[in-house]
Order: sequence, then structure tokens, then C-alpha cells
Amino acid sequence: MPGPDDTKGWAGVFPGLAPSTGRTGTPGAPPAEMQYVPHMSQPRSTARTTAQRHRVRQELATAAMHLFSTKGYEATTVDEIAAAAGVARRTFFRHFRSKEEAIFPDHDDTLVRVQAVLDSADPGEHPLDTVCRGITEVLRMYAESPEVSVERYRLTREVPALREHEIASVARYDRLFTRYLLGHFDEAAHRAGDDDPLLAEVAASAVVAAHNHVLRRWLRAGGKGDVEAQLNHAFDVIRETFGTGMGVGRAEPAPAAPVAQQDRPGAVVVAVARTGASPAEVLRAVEKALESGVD
Amino acid sequence: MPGPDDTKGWAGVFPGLAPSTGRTGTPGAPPAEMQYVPHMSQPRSTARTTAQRHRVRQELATAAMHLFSTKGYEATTVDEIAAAAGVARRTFFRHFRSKEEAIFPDHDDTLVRVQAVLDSADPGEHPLDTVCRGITEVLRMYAESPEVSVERYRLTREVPALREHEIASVARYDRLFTRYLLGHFDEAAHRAGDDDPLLAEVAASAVVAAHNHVLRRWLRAGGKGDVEAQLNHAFDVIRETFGTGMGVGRAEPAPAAPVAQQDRPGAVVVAVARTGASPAEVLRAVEKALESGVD
DNA sequence: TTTACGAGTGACACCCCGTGCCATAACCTG
DNA sequence: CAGGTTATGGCACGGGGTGTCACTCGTAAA
Repeated sequence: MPGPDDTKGWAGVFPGLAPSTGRTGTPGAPPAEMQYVPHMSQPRSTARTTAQRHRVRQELATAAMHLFSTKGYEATTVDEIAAAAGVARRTFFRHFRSKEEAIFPDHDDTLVRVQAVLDSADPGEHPLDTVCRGITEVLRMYAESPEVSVERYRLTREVPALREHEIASVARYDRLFTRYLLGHFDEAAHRAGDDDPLLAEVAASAVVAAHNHVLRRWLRAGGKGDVEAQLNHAFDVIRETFGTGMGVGRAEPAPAAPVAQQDRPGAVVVAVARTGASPAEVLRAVEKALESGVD
Repeated sequence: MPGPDDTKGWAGVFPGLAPSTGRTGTPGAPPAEMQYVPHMSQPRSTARTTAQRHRVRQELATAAMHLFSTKGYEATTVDEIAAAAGVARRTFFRHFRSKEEAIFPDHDDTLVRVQAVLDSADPGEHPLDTVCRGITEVLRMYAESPEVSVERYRLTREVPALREHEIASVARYDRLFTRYLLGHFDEAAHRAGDDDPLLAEVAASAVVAAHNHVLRRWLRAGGKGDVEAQLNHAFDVIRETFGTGMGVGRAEPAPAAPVAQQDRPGAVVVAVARTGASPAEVLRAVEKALESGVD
């Protein structure tokens, strides 16, 4: 059954990343067309040729972006994009898996960079912090060219197909983080076993949600301002909000400590609770006390 | 420019739900084909005809599910599905927007049910609890026919197109919840204003992540067991984990309280911290104390 | 320099999804 | 039964994505 399979050329680039595609089969008939990845182990491809490849890819992407912006996504055909870039229609699909991918050319590279961040993480670093650094890599990808990102955001808002494609893209980061946390929470786990994977999934989605929120706010604002700082601030909020449940560490000692507390260095908060109450209730009471002390 | 637009028939069903499609334009030429929704305000459609419609739709869905399971998703053409259901190819697209939607026939109805849950929520209920009840509606949709859900899960795991479609579907619930929380957190908000939308987004994604986790575990287990109870347990874990930050209430008083604490009813936990420390640090210290008392 | 090989490309054909359009049959209402 | 509405069948068309082959070009080997 040699039917089409989409994610063809990525088997081998992401060895354990997309195990669900199940391309272990299909023994005979090696795929005639290698998608994007030019063999990767053959020193045959000279710097000259790969540079040419990237140039064509770049021209294709810019042509697509320009056409999408001017005459709309649906109204633009792949033939027009290819013609604008000076190549044949077939060549377009040699560089991008689909028409939608031409507008998100960097997600694949970013995915491998994020994976590299996770792989090369200091074992002493808390897994959640590692994941935060990972998603920061994604944010940097957007922040690298604000104008393009803003225009792309406008398109994704009004074209359902593009929106769904982007949702699927960020879901890949989510999966990456969930898997990473699943593999690294057993060490830092301090709660009875069965619900750890739940917390891993929730934590990963929380980090991604924070990224999405900060990114969208930045995009709506026209791409002005320091996004990365905003993201770090969001991480602080996340850590303060439900870091209590998973013991998230902080590298730097809270740069923006509440000044209201500095005014009363000798003040003390005391929380007392019968242990018959649930830990959540106790923490809630403590937090309430802290609030009334701060605000 | 009367180009295609996908989400056609939903303009009017979800008045403020998908504002990005921007179908306020297109003044002339009303869409010749009303997708799925048969006018909705005309008592013209008798129970007889709508029953016929649903019967055809059901036959189409079952035929599609059967063919997808037996000969694969990509290898199955819409013509075959229509032929198996005894209708014309064109009729298929009158019941489903796309080939993928035939495998998720209930997401649209579930979306309106979830919306109804949110709309008819008791104002006294905490918004997060309302959202939890909303996502429970989604889980019930899956639990209603476990065998189909399990088989569908198998397909979505190995067909990228289906996986992306489902991701986009659950993202719609996520958006719904985020919007709801954004509109209802101002009342229950107790933290300084600017980061409330962040917390709304994170909370919504956390609830959805919990649902996804419980659902997938249940599906991997073959659809056996009480999913809804598992989801409620997951909600408890979520509430305990980061409920401290958003003041989530609980209707019932913690049915499964840790027994280890009941053994020492008179024990007391006291946490003291200089207020110069960040609230997160204080809470972490308290939690540490609670841990050593529990475990 | 010539030869051989491999990577990228252009061109053509093909499948099939999704949609507009129109004629027709079934159905309800007056 | 006449008139209007709804669902359907059938047809055609645009366009996305893929397989295939011949060709070009650059590099490495003879």
C-alpha cells in the first residue's frame, strides 16, 4: 500500500519526534522525492548549491508573503507564487510541503532549535525553566522580523486555513514540551505518582499559553517593544501562580520584588492551619494573607 | 470577491464566536448553498425532513468511519464514502464541510452545547468551575460511544491530517473558554490588572490540557472506566496545584482528603517568612512544610 | 580536459478535494 | 391541485499535491 504519507522527508531528521506517523513500514520502493532534506550525510552538496537552494526558498517565501498580503491567501495560486519567484510550480512543492507552509517557513527550523535547547539543558536546571527557555526560542523567531510577523498575524486572523495551520504548528512545540516534562518530572516529582503526567501536560500547555498570550499582545501592538522581557514577566506570573504546586526554581532572585514589602522589612506573615484542612486550602489561606500584606 | 470561505454556515449560529472570518462583507449574491444549518428560523422544515437529514448524515458518518478503518483515510475517496451511503458525492459535502469532518461529526454540536453551558451558568459559580463543566461536556461526547472514539483515536494518531484537524477542533473550545474567562475574571480578579488576561488564557489551556490528558489515557486504555470521574479528579489536582493563585472554589468539600492528616487531627502547621521574600518563595516554603507533614 | 555522477529543476500528467450551477424530485402549505 | 421550499443528482471547473522523466549544471574522479 504505497499511498501518500505527507511527513516524508522528516523521518530521520526528527528520529523520535513524530513516532505516530509510523513510517517504519513501507519496506520496498524508497521514496523517489526527498522532501527538503538533501541527504544530510553526503558531503556532495557543496556550499554553493545549498546556498542556491536557500536563496530559491527565500525568494519563494517572500513572493508568497507579498502575494498573500496584496491579493489575499485564497486568491493566490501556487502557480503565481512560483512565477513570481521565477521557478516552476513543481519546484515550489520541493521547498514547501504545502501552500500554507510558505507563510510559516521557520517553524521547522525552530522546532529543531527548541529540541536542541531541551537536549543540551543543564541537568541541574528545573525542567520547567528549560521548557521556558525552549519556548523563548520560538518567540525569538517571531521577534526576529517584526514587520513580517505582524503582517502574517493579520493573515492568520482572517484565513481559517492559516489559523489552523499555525495552531497545529504550536501544538508541535506543546507535544515536545509535554514529552520532555514527562521524562524529567520523575526526578523532581514530589507528588504521588499517578498524576505526574497530568501535571506535565498542564505545565507544558501553560508555558505555551503564556507564550501565545505575550506573542499575540505584542503582535496586536504592531510588534513594538521588548517581547522577550514581557515573556519573562509572564513566566514570573506563572511561577507565582502555580509554581507552588510543582516547585519551579528561579535562577535570578526575583528582580522586581514588590516594593510595598520593602517598606516594612521587619514585617512577618504567619499562617496557621489545622492539618485536617487540605494543603490547597492552607496555601490559599497563606496567599490571602500575603495579598492583604501586599495590596 | 465571492471566494470560498469555509466556515460559511456558522455565521449567525455563533454570533460573536468567530469574528475573524469577516463575513460582514460580500453584500451581493447571497450564498447559494446553506451549509448544514437549514435556516434555523423557518418552521418550514418538518420533523420528518430533518429526521431524514440526520439519518443521511449518520449513514455518511458511519460509512466514512468504516472505510477509514478498513482501507485507511488517505486511500478512501469521498466518492467511495458517498457510494457506500447510497448518495451522490455532492451530497456528502452538503453534510460535511470537508472529508476530515466526517470523522468528527459531533464537534460542532458539542461546541454549541458547551457555549450553552457557559451562557446558562450560575453567576455565583466560579468561572473556572463553569469552564470545567464546559469541557466535561466535550468529554461526555467522546464517552458516549467508546468504541467509535477509540477507533477514531487510532486513526488520528497515524494520519497527520486528522490529527491537525482534531487539534484545531479542541483549539476552538480553548478559545471559547479563554474568551469566557476574560469576560468573567474582572469580577473575581484579585490581582493587579494587567496580567489577568494572561491568567485567563493559562487557566483555559490548563483545563483543556487536563481534559486532553484524561481523555487520551482513557482512549489508550480502550475506553474502559469512568472517564468523567477521572476528569473530576484531574480538576481536583489542578485546583490544588494552582488554584492558590486564582481562588478556585470547590462545590463539594474534597471527597478524598489525605488520610495521613486525619491521623493527627490536632497537628498544626505554622509558616513564618520575612515579607521581604517574594510571595512565591513564601508559598513554596509553606508547601514544603505541608509536604513534610503529609509525606 | 573529459567523463561520470548526483542534485536540482522544468514540464507534463494525474488524482481528488471542494464548490458553483442547474435541473429534478420530494415535501409541506394554501 | 397549484405554488413554494428543501434536499438531492449530476456536471463541470479550479486548484492543491504527487509521480515521473528528461534535462541542466556543478563537482569529483579518471
